[in-house]
Amino acid sequence: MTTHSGVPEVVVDRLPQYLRALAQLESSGFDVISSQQLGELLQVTPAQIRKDLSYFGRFGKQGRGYSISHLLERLRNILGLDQTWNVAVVGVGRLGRSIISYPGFEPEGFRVVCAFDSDPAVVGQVAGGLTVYNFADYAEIAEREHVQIAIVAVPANVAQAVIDNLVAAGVKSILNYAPKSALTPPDVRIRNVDPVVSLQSMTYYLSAV
Amino acid sequence: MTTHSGVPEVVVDRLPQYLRALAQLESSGFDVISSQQLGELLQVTPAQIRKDLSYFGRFGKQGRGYSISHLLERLRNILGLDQTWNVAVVGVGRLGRSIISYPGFEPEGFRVVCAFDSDPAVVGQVAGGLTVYNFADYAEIAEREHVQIAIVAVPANVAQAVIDNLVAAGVKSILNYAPKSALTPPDVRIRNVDPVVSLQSMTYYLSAV
DNA sequence: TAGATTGTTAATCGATTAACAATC
DNA sequence: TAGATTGTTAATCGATTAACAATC
Repeated sequence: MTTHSGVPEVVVDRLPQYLRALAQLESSGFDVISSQQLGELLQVTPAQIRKDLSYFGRFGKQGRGYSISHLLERLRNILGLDQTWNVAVVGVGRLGRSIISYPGFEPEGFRVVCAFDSDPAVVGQVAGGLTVYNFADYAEIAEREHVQIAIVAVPANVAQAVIDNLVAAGVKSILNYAPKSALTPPDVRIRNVDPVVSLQSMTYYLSAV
Repeated sequence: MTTHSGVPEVVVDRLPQYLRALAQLESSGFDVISSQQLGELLQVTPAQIRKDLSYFGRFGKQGRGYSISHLLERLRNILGLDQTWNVAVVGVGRLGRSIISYPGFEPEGFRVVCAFDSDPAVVGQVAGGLTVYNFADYAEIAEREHVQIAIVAVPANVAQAVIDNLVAAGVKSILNYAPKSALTPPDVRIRNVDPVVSLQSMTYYLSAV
């Protein structure tokens, strides 16, 4: 599948891997890296790295390789990671609370700014420093808080309904922790985080031996 | 990439999606489904579903479709999900504790049977009903407890070392929550669960508009 | 300059889809 | 039987890789 801008989705999905490896190399004190070396580190072919990067520009120098700091800056810019993104968490049960308190988002520029639930017993509570709002008020509050991304952490049986409401409220990016693949219109991007599904395909290889 | 048995990995990875949709259909009272109908539900082509299933056998009836309960049983068998899998959690920090207490594993046949940490202050504690063992004793205890899958929830800077130790201990399937893509030998299967990486590619589409 | 490595084109590879004979 | 849908082959599509001229 190809995006509006002609870059295959599979290429965009690899950029964060490059970013992470480069960030680690930079913090280890390296200045320059070749596609050959980066490929060894990430277990991909050097040709793939050069081809992927070529969709976005020419970032290297022949005979030398890529300046790590320069490439990092360009990749962050391409991915839109040179800004902060405001995130809403929908569903403040056990999982939702873990997500709100997860310390890995903030350093990468993702700030959880509000939380929602539909349970009257939960609405109004404080979780991870955030007051829980009524999901019925999502559209209004999300606009006020400049929310750009929604994280869904509700039970499977209500996931599709919640996601339909988010779509109706204009959300374009959803990270879905509910164990359910939900349908969305083509202009809404949804990614599923589901450890059980990951385990369920690994067992194939454990069994088949 | 193709597995030992000639089934493309991408096909195996889709089976859990079929499984989940079929389980939901069954619990809604449906008996039979065609590849056309299942394709609409999952947003994939009917041809892909029929092709995928044909790697493993002939499960349908012409003119009629697939018996949901029969196909469910066969898919569970193919994926090795007609048995219970014992899981060890390595790293009992905030994230590790959430994983140990996550209620979504047990109903799907994944049982967390032991937990490990390297911090002397944590070893010996009880987390989610499990006593935390010293990671130095992993090989011995994992064998005793018949562990087949390891879940890694340690900080990024020690992830590779921990995974190297797991590989040395004979682990063949790893679910990695550490924000780090680790290298493993070809016979060791590793899946990464990383919400930040998922967010980092979605922002590309949010920015590019 | 000589050596190294990029960026890009063309070749290869593999996955997806269309089509249809087989058959329930 | 007529209609529907599978299982499978062949065609298409797209992604990966190899190769190499350009050039730092």
